[in-house]
Amino acid sequence: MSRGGSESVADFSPQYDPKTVEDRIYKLWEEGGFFAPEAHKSSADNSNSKKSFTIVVPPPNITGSLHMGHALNATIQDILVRKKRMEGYKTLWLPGTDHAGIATQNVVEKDLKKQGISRHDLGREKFLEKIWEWKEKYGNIILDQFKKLGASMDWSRTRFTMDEKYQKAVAEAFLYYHKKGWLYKAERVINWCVRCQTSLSDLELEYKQEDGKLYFIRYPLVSQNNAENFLRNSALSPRGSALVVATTRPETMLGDSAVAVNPKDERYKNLVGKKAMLPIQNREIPIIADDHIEQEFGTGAVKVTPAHDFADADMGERHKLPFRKIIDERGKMTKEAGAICEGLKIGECRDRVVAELKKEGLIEKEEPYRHNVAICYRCGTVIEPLPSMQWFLKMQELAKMALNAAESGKVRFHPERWKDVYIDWLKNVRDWNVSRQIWWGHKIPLEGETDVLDTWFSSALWPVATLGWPEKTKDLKTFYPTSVLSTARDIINLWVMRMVFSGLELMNEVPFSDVIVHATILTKDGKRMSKSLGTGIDPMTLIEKYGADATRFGLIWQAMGGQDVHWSEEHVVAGKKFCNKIWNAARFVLSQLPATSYSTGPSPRALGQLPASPIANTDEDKKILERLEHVKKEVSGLIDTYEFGQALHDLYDFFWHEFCDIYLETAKKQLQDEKLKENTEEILSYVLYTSLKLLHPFMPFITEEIWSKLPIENKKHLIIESWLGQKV
RNA sequence: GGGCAUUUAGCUCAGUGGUAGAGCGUUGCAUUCACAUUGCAAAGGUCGCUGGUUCGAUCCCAGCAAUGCCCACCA
Repeated sequence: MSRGGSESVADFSPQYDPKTVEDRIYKLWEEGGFFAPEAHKSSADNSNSKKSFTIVVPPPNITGSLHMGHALNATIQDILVRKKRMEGYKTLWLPGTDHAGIATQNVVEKDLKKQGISRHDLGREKFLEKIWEWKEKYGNIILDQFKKLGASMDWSRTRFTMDEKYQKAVAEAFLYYHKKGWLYKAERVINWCVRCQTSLSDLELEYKQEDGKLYFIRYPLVSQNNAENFLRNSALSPRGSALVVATTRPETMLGDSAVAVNPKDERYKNLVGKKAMLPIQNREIPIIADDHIEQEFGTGAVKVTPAHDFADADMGERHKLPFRKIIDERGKMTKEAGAICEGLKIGECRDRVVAELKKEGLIEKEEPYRHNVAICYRCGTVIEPLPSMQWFLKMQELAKMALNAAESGKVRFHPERWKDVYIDWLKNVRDWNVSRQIWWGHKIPLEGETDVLDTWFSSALWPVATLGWPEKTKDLKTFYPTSVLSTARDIINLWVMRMVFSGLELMNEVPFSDVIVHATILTKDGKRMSKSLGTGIDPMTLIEKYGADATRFGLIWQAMGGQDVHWSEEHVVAGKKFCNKIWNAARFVLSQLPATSYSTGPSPRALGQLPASPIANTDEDKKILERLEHVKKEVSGLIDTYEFGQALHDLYDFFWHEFCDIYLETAKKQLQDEKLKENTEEILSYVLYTSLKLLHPFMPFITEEIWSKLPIENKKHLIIESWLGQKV
């Protein structure tokens, strides 16, 4: 492994070119087996060798390709993993992908649609075959992109949430909960996507603002006596004996079971217990009192449609009202909606109902009204609440466990404020609807059940299942619980919380102790990056243009303290320049070292080993060595507390300004002085070598490449070098 | 309706109870000397607003404003 200094320098062109380096270096790491936890040969001197450090990557969807969030997240994890590996830990970063039920099914459906084929044309079996084909073809693109970024993942342990063993784990977990009595089947009002033809959990909804109308509808009162009484007290119904309700969805009146008012509302007090006539349907419905009703909104009287509204469903339960299902799973009106509306689509029915009511003079007024409607997080279609037979997982005990894990500090959030987001959500959680009526997913493992499970049910098992659960594997014993989970903020409850209770319930231990909630990368204007809007930036383009190290630099440089990032490419440019600076500093230092003395001779220096602490002869020597010691501690500490941006700023500042701008210039003079020459050489190499180690987790390719050129006897690759000089 | 975050140089952002910092951009000077993907130097900010605490506030406290995000069964 010995090389003459001059020979090394000859390999250096004055510009660093990532294209000639990155693929070669990555291959070198992969072939060397350094990504596996067994990277270090066991050594008695390595005090950390018995400790493990584990991260399971948040598995990207197989429909996905790398976006800026992935790139940042992967870089963060790689920094942690590389540092721990260099510290001698048994380090595992486990990669994999998620089958992403609805998302993938939709993508493949769309793909088939181009050929004019629907999934129903193919049938379930054939369609699933198509998805598997698709997965084989495109499913691992993002994993290759992780490699381009330099991610040091153990590819031998790559998992997929639908691989054979994983399917067993999911079935096992389902049966476990079922046996325990925490899984039950019930007909409930759930979120239904009429396009995807499946139920969705509350967390799978998004909201969009919609400019609609608020319709004020007159419901005639049934008893004439009461009506007269009412008329004397109310100006709300000038044209007759009627109660006026306000609604944004007039078509649902066809399924009304009651009209509700607040029990304290003086205007309606004497109507409670009486009846109103539901127009069009000509059905009598009771007038009930319920605390939930706001007196100030609309007229203070609300139509109650238990089958098609969550609040009304609750009221329906409280008051034992009938659930009349007037909208079916295809978004069409049922027979129960009545002869004039049966078979119409929801929108058509709305028009029809409004026209009918107008004809009868029952629309008091219409007001423009802006409100939020729930939409499917996968296809954007408006969600219909409707009653449906589904599987639910009881959340009471599981939520308690998950809550306790955060409150007790067994799971810590970074930044800490995300703990509140997690806790607040858990405090009023409903049972989890875990069944989905799509084809792509884990089938419910019970006789006669045809539904599949919510994709997040399997994601919830990720840390345990990837390590072997339910088998009592060596990996599970060694690497569970994992150390850190790094993720985006929008899946704290969708995913993180569910992993916590799954881990606690199935393994009796939290799945990870620390959760990093990384920055969200926005456009320069602070807008969401979106592929469909064309506002997204492709990290692969950056890597192509500036190199992986520069891209990582740009990401970490900007992502300070988990704050939102308004992305600007200049920092990637700065990263590229920094690469060149490191490259040339190394070029200079190596050119100054004697070419031959590193391969022969008796002294440690001559053997090409690093002096533990070079002697400082001058004030400049002293200063640079002191500053180096300081930066070593600083950077180590900052990585341990997940302050990667600050660590990189410190390193940048030290290397560029203190080492290159000042000390290197001083060294040029000192090298002319025979008395100082040799010692200055030692300091130059010591500071360079140590800096390369400190920089390696952030910028792994260039540092490894330079390391390969250093005139050190029997050196290891930098990826497994000792972090701060401890034996590994 | 509730909560959280942000507000500092032209832009993107750090930071500190005591004359304000980085990257990029701008201006001037310097190239046979590791790097012009460079070096040296300069210009540029009453640190969102109003009060309070303090000898002293950009930083701590209170209130306000603007922006963004999350949560919520005002139909």
